[in-house]
Amino acid sequence: MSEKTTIYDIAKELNITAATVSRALNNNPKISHSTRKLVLETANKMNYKQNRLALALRSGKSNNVGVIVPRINTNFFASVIRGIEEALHPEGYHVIICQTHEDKNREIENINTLLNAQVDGILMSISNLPKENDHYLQRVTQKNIPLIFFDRKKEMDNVSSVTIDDYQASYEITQHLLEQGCDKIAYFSGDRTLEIYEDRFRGYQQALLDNNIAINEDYIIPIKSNVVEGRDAVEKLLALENPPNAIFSTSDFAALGAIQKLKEHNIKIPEDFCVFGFGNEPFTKFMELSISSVDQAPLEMGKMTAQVFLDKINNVDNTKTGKTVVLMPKLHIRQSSTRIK
Amino acid sequence: MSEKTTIYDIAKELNITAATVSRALNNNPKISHSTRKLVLETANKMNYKQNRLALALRSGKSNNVGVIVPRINTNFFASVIRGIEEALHPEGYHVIICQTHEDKNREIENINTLLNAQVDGILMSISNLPKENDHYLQRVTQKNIPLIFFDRKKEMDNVSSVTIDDYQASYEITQHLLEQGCDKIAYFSGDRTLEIYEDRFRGYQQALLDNNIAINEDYIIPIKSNVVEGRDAVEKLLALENPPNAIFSTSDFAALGAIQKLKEHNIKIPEDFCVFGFGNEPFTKFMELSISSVDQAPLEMGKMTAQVFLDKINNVDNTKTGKTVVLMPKLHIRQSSTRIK
DNA sequence: TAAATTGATGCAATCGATTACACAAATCTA
DNA sequence: TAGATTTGTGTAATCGATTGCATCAATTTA
Repeated sequence: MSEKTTIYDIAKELNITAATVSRALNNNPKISHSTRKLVLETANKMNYKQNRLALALRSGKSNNVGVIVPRINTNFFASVIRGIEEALHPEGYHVIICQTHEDKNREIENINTLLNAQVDGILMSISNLPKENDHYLQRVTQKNIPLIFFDRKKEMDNVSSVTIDDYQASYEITQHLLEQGCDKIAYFSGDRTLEIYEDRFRGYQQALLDNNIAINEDYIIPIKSNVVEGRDAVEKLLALENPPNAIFSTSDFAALGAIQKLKEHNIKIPEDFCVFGFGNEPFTKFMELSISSVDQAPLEMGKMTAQVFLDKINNVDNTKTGKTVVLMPKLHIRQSSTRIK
Repeated sequence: MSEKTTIYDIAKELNITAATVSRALNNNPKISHSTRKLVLETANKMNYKQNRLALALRSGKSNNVGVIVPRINTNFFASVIRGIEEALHPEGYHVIICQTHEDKNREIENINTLLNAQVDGILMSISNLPKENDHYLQRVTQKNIPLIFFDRKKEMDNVSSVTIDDYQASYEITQHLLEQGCDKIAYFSGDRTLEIYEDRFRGYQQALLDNNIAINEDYIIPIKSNVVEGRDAVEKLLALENPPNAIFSTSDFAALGAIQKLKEHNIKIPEDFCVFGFGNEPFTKFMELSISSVDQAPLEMGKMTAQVFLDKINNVDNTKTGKTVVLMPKLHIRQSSTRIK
């Protein structure tokens, strides 16, 4: 029934050894023309398929790569994964997906099971920033398995990363809002223990500094990336004695929530208030009032991440140190922040 | 350097055999208490990790499941995959992602490499409908590997499927539009060689029939799932002598395009024209003019698909025939189709 | 023609873990 | 106390493919 043909079956059929079959299938020059032909024909006839597990065990290469993300069903991560898959597929690698839900324990567990599964590399976007205890990450590099961060990284020896220039994006956005005449820019911040959010914050700060505008602590609001948090944040901001006239949200979803709430307060966008998001989620473009945002080039990021991995594994890049790739973000300035045309 | 501890290393360390180590680690009752304790301690000290490849080769179970989708970075498929991953992860299975880009050759290739990789099951959403030649799919079931379709299925012996009731959804949508007073309902159709699109079309037809409304062939427009196709389709419809007063689009993106174009023609929605989408993409809810749509319950679909697989593999369901699970769709009636409140 | 070379294949170990079977020592039964 | 059980480990095969080394026959060289 469940016919699994092995090289032994072929060998028995032809009265030769499995070694010869293996060599014939692998185009080993030591095999005679006639034998090779016979083996190939028989293999085809018997519907032989190579067992990649056996090969993996012997060679120590599974041809599997683990990808760890907080969750897969967001446009950004799904697109990065698409990029990774498309770059790795032609090279014969399979992509194994793991989710952490931002939970450090899940992250540790995922790494361990991936290591047990003998993956050839781990590409991940960090969920947590374990200041001291990154032992579980070091185990990966200790085993000589390439570890590559994308988007959310962490400085580590011998670990590569592919990110966008969050600082630059943030600086440009803030500058843009200032140029639109917004001098009181609120900032929706992510978890600043993560480098990307810290970088974005620095960009915001520096742009204000360069324009001689003091930071107003009341304008800095920590949020999670969803609509409701954006709505709530606006309520807080509007209750201030001196409310802002612009919002730079590091989340498109929060930006959307903000816009909804601002409208409910009959505040006109962009005339009275500008909003800028981050991430270029599909909906930002689709809205009747389209939302300005930054494209994080997820597809490209995925492809680059895969490429960095391939370079490592193929020893093209045989440096001991990690490689750091920084992609340039692209601002999409739309209606929600366009006063001056 | 790249320290890989095996059970043999532990055995040597303790002057026992690998067999004993293996038994101790697997809680085999035949092992004495003292030996077990010693083995566990040493394993821990030497940082032993089980090599899943070796286990997989011996047991014939890789604990990997292949998931094949047209592309991963759409909200629907990404969410299904999330559901699958979340249901399979606790059971110790890993999810391997493959994309077809709707290309039959990629589909065949993906199935073959998954089989070579000895996956324990294949969960897929079909890209093509190979009327006759589904040989490559039969090979999966012949090898006794569970094959389960989700969303886009195909009738096959001994193959299970998890879908939503596309016919029912479609019928209800059409009925709803009729109740809103729309008697001329255009229909944006997907590729009707795929069952889901054929089912949707039947639902639309039947609802019209039940309301004694004749089908107008001019209203049936084949589209691909994107914004531009929706815009173009509206141009065609408005050029008709007798243009419709509603659109039922089997794609949210096309529905969005349609709405954009209708607005450009100064047609009021929903007063003069109703639009209904399909898929419940996040943006449909976010729009200022929110778009009515159907939720396809992707997370649930993913979880169900995983469950059907688990039942098969655990022999809970030891029937020879496939199992057919049909989830009920949920209409989200929003502004784009709400005339009567 | 004997010796050396080449060509094609077989032998057997290996990758790491599991497990049926064998076996010795310890304990129990009558 | 001899024989029967029980207990705990070791032996060796297995999963499927690869590969260094050995081997044998055919061919070439001197």
